[in-house]
Amino acid sequence: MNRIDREGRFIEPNPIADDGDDIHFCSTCAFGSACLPAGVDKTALRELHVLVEHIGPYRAGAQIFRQGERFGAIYAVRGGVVKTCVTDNEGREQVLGFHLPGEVIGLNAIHPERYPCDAVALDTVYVCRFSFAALTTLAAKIPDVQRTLFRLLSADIGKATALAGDHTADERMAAFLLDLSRRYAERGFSSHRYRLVMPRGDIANHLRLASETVSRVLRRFCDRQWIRVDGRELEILDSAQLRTIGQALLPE
Amino acid sequence: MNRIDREGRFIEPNPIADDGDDIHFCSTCAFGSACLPAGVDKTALRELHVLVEHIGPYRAGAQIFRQGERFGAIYAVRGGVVKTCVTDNEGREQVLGFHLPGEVIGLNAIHPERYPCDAVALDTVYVCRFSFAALTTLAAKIPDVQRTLFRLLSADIGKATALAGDHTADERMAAFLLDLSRRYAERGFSSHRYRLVMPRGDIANHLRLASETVSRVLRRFCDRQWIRVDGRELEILDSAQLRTIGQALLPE
DNA sequence: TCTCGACCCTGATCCAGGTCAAGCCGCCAA
DNA sequence: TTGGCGGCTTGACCTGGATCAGGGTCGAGA
Repeated sequence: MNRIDREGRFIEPNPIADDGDDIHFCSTCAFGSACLPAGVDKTALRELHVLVEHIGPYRAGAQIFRQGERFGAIYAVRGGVVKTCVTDNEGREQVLGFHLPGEVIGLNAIHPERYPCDAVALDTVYVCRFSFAALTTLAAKIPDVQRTLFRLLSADIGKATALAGDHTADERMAAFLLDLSRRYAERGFSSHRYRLVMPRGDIANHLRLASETVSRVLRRFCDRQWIRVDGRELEILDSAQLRTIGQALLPE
Repeated sequence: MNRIDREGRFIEPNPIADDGDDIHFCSTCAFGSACLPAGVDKTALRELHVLVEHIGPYRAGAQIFRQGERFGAIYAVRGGVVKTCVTDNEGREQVLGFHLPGEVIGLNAIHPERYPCDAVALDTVYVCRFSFAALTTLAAKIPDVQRTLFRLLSADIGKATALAGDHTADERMAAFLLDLSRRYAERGFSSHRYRLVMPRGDIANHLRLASETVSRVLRRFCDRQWIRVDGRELEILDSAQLRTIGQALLPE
């Protein structure tokens, strides 16, 4: 499954948590604790598994949902990386985030009752679709499901506010790299070596920078031996240094 | 109740929706539809009213909750204006938002299970305290309560992402003024004339600007006859112009 | 093999907004 | 009445990062 790049280094396989084994996948998913047998009564659990639809593959560039579409479901990324972005009425795009396997997207659509953003596959993507109506019904019956939903929603507020702050390019970049590192680690992937699946321009947009600045900051981090970059492959050499720079942006 | 300022103009009373009449206040509150009799069964409704604690007054500068405190409840602002802000580990403060009567704060504390920010009274403040544990129990019984909570949470994600975008000082300021205008209007106050209860420094911080820049932008808007400013009193003269500037930041 | 286009990097220049400094106003307390 | 203080404004200057311009690399397709 692993392949070797032109310099003879091992490349991790695409981050697809789905190895065909539902239980294993679900253990890495944000709904894990709610979906998996955890003292929950069996029939309710079956209902949850029934309301999940597995969808995919989406090819790079394909849209999982579109801005303005009527809200009906939230999605858990099963494999691949998804980018969410809004286009304002002047046509300017803003990248809201990148979503790794196990993470949930579409929660910001509950209130407006329409998806306020596009969700675009950055590579080959698989998702689980949860009908939101069915999910709320279930949430009323299974406290764990309700609790999980509240927590996911609340966590998204925190994520959104972190980037709203006033920080230098270096701080934002350091925080971004560490955040990806942590999230990959949480899902069972390497924390110090991963692939930046998205183009530089998307990173730049997301961090409110120009893509030129992203290049320069990465260069600077390389020169200081904090990271190693080869195209989109990234290796973190000195996470402590990154942390001293980026900690203002990171959760405690 | 109204008073007259030193130039002989009428000043609106402080925005306190609480006129001593629960039903009237609740009709302007974000929990309104859930709290008020709306075909909900009577005993459940009574439970909701029982779990609400009325707290206040807080004097300007007093804290409703503190960053790091264990999460236990969410709060609806009943009267006055509340500012929420985080202090990062370098001691830099970031103002997350200003909260008017009828708005709910503390939702970002559900996931970390600690308040991630301070909530500070900017003037004389009254709040309703909702024990979150009790509220979730009730949410499982009354679909409307659950729905309201999901919507409030989801809306907060949207609010947080709006400010995370890359915009000029003029755009952010225009959007900020219009947003306050809309929110005051929603709660039954004047939409074209209100008081900026917070100091310029807090506005600046919230919009990721220097307070000098806030002064200059307001000056510019005055020169163009879009607004009138007298100290903290604000009047919107040309909301259409503000909208053409600020619309990129505003919900459709 | 060549070409094309998407993506990335780097250097030169520019500018929005930050920083610094000074002064004003209103308020309170002595 | 004076003085001190916190908040606001204005002007002069500086800078981080945007913008502009040019060139390099790689992969896909002819």
